[in-house]
Amino acid sequence: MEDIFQETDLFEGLSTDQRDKIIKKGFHQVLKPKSILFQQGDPAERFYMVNTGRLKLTKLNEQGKEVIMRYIGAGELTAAITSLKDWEYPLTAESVEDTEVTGWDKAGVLNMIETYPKIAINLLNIVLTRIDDIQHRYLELSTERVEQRVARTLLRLMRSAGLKKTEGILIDLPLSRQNIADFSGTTLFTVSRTLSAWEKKGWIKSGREKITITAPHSLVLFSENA
Amino acid sequence: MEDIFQETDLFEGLSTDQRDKIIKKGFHQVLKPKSILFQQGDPAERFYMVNTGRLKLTKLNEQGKEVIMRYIGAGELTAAITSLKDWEYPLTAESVEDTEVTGWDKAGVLNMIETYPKIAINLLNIVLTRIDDIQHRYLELSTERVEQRVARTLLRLMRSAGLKKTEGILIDLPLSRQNIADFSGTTLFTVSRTLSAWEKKGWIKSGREKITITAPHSLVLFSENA
DNA sequence: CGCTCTATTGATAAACCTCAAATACAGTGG
DNA sequence: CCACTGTATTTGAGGTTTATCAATAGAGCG
Repeated sequence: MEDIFQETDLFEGLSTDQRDKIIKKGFHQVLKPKSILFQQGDPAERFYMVNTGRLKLTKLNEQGKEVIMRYIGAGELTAAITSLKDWEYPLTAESVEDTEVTGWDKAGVLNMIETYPKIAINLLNIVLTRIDDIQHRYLELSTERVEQRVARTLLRLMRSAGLKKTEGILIDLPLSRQNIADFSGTTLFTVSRTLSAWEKKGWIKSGREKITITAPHSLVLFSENA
Repeated sequence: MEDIFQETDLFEGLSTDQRDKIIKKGFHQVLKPKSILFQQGDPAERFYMVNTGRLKLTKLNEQGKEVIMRYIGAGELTAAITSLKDWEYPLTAESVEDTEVTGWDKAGVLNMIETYPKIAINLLNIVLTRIDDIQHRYLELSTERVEQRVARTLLRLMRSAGLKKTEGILIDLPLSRQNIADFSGTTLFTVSRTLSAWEKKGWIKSGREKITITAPHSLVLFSENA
């Protein structure tokens, strides 16, 4: 798999040694698939970085309806600044596969920043990227039709978890119709119908919790113009 | 008007003197109503703080459909960290009334942070509050019905721009049905119908570009339970 | 092989948008 | 002060999109 980071690495500008030193100080944790790392509403004690595997970040509303805010993989952070304030986690983090994370508490972050000020800048960059992303998605949710949003969701997942295969690009995580719906702001039925249509067109191939994008370009065109 | 800030003040923890000194170094600008301060896509040279008046922050999609991301008033910031990177403004800022702003460029911010490190922390807090807010709204947009979202929009505006009057709380900015629609992710027609219904129930009183909330409690109940 | 979870598909209904037409309102210039 | 003009708003009719519900089929696992 290629090393594509959509955002600044937390350790950008630091040497491998410095990086290793910081990681050694962190709190390491291994998660089986479908384990909860932390839950929306819990006091935010630590922030985490994913080493391997993948986390699903979700938010629940009062009626218990779930929305997927994002999936994060190797090198990406969650709850980065929430843990700096004495706040509650604004969302729930759950592993979707075998996952290893490193966590630091408030003192750890402050220490880290003090020793390597560049980290504060990197943090700001990461946060800015997040705001940009969520604002973009807000705009899409507000102005675009369901099928278009589903297309964008698949493309996002492809970029962050895509694995090149002979038939196309496999989205390398267990992904149900319900997951796609929660990520796109629709229902699993609509997603199912949409994917069936795309499969007939030859744009994708799909199985149980598995999707391969066979015609990315068509999907991109559709997501932008339809 | 009361001094209600939903977010940390940029100058929290600083003395009035220090605050004044920083403000004096800024770039001051006076805007007539409906002036553009900066436009989505322009290179982000400065970030701004509102002194008096109010800015509308909007984002356009490729098809030219507009979404209102937020209104900001006295003490609030926009483009805070975008200007730190050499990026483009991700949205457009337009005054909705006579407005005075102070701006600082990248060098100004860095200088500010160096002299008063507390400002970096305040910045992080502000950014965090923003992320929280936009994620909340994303959840709402994704899971709630139009009328509920309109109710939430009115309540948000009430909290940030409410002015106590004898009949109720006036939202103190020129606010068309279209504006409310752009803020709630719907159309002006649906907003109009909704407001008419609420006016019949006695929850609000409305005129041309003007809305007074006469029964805030009912609206809150509705926004949470319906 | 049977159990459970996921996915498909169809029928129906609800929510909401689009478009058209009429009306109300605020300012402007005579 | 009044008519005029340009917006803003209201309301109705009709259509589209999408959700909901129900029933069935398929996949994986012990």
